[in-house]
Amino acid sequence: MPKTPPGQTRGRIFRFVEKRLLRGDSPSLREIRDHFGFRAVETVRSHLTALVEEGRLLKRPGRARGYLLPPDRTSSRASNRAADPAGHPPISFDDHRFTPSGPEEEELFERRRGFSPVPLLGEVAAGGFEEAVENPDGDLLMEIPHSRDPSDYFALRVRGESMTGAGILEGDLVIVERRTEAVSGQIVVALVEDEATVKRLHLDRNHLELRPENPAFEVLRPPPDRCRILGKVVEVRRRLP
Amino acid sequence: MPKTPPGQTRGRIFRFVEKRLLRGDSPSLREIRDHFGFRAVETVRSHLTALVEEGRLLKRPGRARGYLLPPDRTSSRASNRAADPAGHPPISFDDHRFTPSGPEEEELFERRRGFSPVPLLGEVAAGGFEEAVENPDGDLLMEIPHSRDPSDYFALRVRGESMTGAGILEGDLVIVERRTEAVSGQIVVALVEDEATVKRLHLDRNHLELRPENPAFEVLRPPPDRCRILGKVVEVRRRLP
DNA sequence: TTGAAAAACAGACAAATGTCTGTTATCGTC
DNA sequence: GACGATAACAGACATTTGTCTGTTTTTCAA
Repeated sequence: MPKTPPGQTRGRIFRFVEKRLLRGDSPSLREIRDHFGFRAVETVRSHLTALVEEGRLLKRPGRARGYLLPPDRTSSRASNRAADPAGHPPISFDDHRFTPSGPEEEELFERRRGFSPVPLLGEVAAGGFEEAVENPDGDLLMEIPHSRDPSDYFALRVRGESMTGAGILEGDLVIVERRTEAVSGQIVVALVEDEATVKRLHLDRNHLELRPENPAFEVLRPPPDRCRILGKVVEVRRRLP
Repeated sequence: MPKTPPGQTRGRIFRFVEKRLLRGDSPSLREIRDHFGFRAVETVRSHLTALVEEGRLLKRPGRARGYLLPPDRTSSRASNRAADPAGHPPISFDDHRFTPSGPEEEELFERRRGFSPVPLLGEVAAGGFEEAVENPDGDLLMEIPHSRDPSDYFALRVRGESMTGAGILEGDLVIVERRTEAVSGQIVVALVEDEATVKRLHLDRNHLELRPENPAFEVLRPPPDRCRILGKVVEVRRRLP
């Protein structure tokens, strides 16, 4: 294997590992070695070690297939282009071997690049989905902020046309962040008389309005004790046939 | 550890493994054992083996952390609820040990539940993004059909308001399936005079129209040699602040 | 030219992880 | 109560995988 310019092979290895990690398939050193045709595992290991030092990867010590993507990638590759080690505070796990793999390590791991499954709890429809439906309709994968817990989120399928003006159509999936209160102007999921709806929240003086974004529908002004905010909509997804 | 009703522990193990796999973090047998407080690894292994036989999991033999989710879950849990083994054609890898881990196995693996990274190539804007931009703005994770290759897809950020009527707003991300031709009525990304746009395609007789979904914009009728279809829009995503 | 730095190699070794074989306990059913 | 079936346990063992130490090669700069 000829020696390549400094950093070139490392970049290729990074992209390979990144791709595999995004697929949820952490490669072993020997798999990487074989992919690139190296003859020594150590070649791979030294590159990966360097990538960890540069902050481009994280590693869980003492663990097979333990590399992972760091947080704060912000869905933007920009911070990666700056190959400046100083720009990457060395996020890394303990380098000791025999690290006690206690809750601390787990917590650090939780803060890796955060794609998490979000349960699809059904339609925005008949109430009572608060009952612990374990996982009725599968999961979506969404990138959640590192400050939040995956269980803060759930997804619903939208029924009806009341929010078409906001680009939310019948059949769309909305991902909801659980909140009991919300700010005026946000699109929220609210439980009104045991019926869940997606509307834009407006708080005027002391009473609340749930405004559809479609002139064919009417503004709801439920009495506060008949209305509960379930959360705010943070993402909309639509698959086209 | 007391004995639990038949299938109960197995279901809990499945959900735990499923959750971890969706996070891209395949658990080892001992991690599962510790999570449930078992004292024997074998307890876990027998449950996992049973889950593979039921078709609820796949396994890549001779591989650490080698369990994965089967394809054809269709984002719906329905097929899992039917705990009928007959309903699950036993999708599984070779059960022999020492299976030659050749390209065949890799291909099978590719057909697992398919979350794949999709590159975000920039805005629907100035042309020339066909130049091999390696990965300018990060990746999305999307579930792709098992019949397709991940590289068939890319994502763009939408600029402008010409498709608001179809629920595609400024700033939305569209995921595009590469196609050089498309069917009338589909929403497509087209390159017109070196400018990429999202429009609904209409094929009348022999000439094509790119119709905006907003009365404030005009229908485009580019001469065929000045217009190239880049692909069809298969998914729309919007993050709300 | 010489020396430092990085790339790549080689092989022994250690830890993590999966596999196997056999045993004990509990539940339901006849 | 005996039996079969499944859950759970126990521990030896084999494979996979990561770690280490030392060497060779190449590039680049003084």
